[in-house]
Amino acid sequence: MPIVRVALPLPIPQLFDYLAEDAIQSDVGRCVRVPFGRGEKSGLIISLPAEADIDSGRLKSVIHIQREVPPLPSDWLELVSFVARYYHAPLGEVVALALPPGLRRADGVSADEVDPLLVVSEAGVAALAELRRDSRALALLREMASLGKSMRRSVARALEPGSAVGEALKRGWLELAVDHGNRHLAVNRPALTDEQAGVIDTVTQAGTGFKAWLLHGVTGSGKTEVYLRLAEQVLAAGQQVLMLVPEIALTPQLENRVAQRFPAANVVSLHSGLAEGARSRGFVQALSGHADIVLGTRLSVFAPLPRLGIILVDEEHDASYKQQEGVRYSARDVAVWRARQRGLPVVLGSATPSLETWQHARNERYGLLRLTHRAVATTLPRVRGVDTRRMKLDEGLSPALQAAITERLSRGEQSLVFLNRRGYAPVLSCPACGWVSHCPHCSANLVVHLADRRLRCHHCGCDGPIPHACPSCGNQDIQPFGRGTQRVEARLVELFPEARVLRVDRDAARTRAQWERLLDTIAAGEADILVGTQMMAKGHDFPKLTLVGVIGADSSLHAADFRAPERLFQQLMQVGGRAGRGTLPGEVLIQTEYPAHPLYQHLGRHDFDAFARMALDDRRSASFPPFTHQAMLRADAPELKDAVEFLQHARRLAGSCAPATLRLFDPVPMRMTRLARRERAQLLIEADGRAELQGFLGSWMQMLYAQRTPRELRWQLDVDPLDV
DNA sequence: AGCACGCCGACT
DNA sequence: GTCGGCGTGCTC
Repeated sequence: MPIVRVALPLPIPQLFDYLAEDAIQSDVGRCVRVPFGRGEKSGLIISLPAEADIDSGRLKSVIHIQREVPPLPSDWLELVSFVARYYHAPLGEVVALALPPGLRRADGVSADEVDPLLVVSEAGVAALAELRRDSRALALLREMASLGKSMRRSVARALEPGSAVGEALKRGWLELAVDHGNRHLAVNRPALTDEQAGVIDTVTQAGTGFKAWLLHGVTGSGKTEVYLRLAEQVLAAGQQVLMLVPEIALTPQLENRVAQRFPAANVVSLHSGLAEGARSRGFVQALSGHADIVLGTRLSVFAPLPRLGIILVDEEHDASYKQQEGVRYSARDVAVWRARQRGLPVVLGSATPSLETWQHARNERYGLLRLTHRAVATTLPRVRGVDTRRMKLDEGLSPALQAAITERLSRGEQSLVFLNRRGYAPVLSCPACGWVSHCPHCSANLVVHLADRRLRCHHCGCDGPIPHACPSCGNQDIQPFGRGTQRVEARLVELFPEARVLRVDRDAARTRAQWERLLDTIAAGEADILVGTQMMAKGHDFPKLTLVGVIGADSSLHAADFRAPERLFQQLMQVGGRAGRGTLPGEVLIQTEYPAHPLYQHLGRHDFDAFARMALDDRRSASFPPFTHQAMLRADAPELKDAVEFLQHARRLAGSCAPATLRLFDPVPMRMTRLARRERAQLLIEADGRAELQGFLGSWMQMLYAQRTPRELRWQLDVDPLDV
């Protein structure tokens, strides 16, 4: 009787064997439902071993093998195995994270419903030529004809919402097209700049085979156009494109742009916000080869793509590529591994590359592609520091910034005040006794939200009413200290009563619909002054936005985290890039008490190279990544001492298998020690070589998994941690 | 992760 | 005399 070896979603590294009387070799990679303990579980068949690794009398039989969907191919199994190995996570957990939940359940099947390709029929052409009363259906035909006649139903529906598509089909003006290989058809392509053409040429000349590229392009230089042209070539070669983007919030815009460019291609978007069915469908379309372009957030790096031709990673420096819980993988790094595995080019694009990627480009492991000029806009914005040392600020707003806003108002342009702190004030405090609003569950302060009169913890989410008097001494005169977006917004309304002030932060854009309404309002020019957090920093074009004022940036300048300068530079470069993306010139004002700080100086000259050189020198002399490789063991428990004790124990265990060159630091409480009623500590491991680190982690994790830990204690390993 | 079995305090 | 605490061990 054949035996199947199954990866199940359990926090233990073993696989489990089952009997399956009809199992054949091609069932490897199929989802399976099995009895487990006194219940059932779903997993993935990893192999058909000749012999079970336990006494065969103890084997149970599988319940059902899902055979309606093609099995996951061997390269996909290698991919998840690599992720399990590199991040030291159980294979079953990686599988669970990589497969859409609906698919893994292996019971109900999601049909591989393809977005049908519609084409304007003879009758449709005739109808267009005739003189007849205009209708939605005719308008649709006209648009389709101008775009190249055939397109996916979903694209047509987006073009002309309502019943136009149905109507045109009913009248026979549109018909279902046989897929005739024009899926690479690209319409409405803008002319390329010389730089863009050069970059595309370089990638094309390098030919097929693995090659990692860093596309370093200043904000507004048209990186997306480069992605689209590269995608076009890959589609023309009959291959698939995988395009990763940082956040769900950005996917709709890009999705539209891609779909409009390739009306006949089957564009599938994958992200965690998708309904279960839609995610399964997209995944199966990728797997079956029906999808031409997969566009998605970090989880789409696991989309199986039999005809994959290129991987594009937009905003490669973005922290959201790193999963911050469970299996802590970096989709960007996995993408590079995958490109190597499949022998494909991978393009990592950013205006502010991560220093890890930048270092790879410098030592020529990655090819460097550069776009130094803005494609559409005039020039890069002028960046000016506003020295606030001897200046009276009005709720954080300098006279210079106020004057600049006044100027924009008089010209009918938009201004953005950037402040990376939401709420009204970061803390409520009593001047009489020194009481501060501290979160009962976290080592953080409760933030004052005046808009809905609540005190709220931004870490655990707990909230309560704002007290009228000091809870400690009864003093009536308690005050909000510091400033958040709400407070700045309120002051701007007072200072500029004639202006329309709009706050754009996570509180104002709770839902996707709210966020899109805000974007529409801004794009339509129905706001004059925007107050925003980093939500405003990401890739949106607002042609009338010509001024960006940055307040409160200095606080990140001296943060303890060694990556803080890199993040600050990236953030300021990104948000500054919002200014002057149309035809109007932009200006960035940075309020600071350290106008001479090299970070601001480099920023002022838009000189990423100089900033990176400085930051890399710092990293080198302090032996930080990318010059060393790190892993972090974290533990949390209700009591700090239990977390620390576990880490100390783990450190002692490491003594027996750690090479002498490996550096194991002392366990320390995390910067935010307490989070949601749990106390957290961490232990840093550092090595000069990746192989050395990985070798050690392998044997160490084996020992740790064998350890039985007190039930209240949780621990997890983070390979290549972002925050240390 | 579940979910069993397995030995020690407050309830009918 | 039982109900129930969570300590530890297993799941193919």
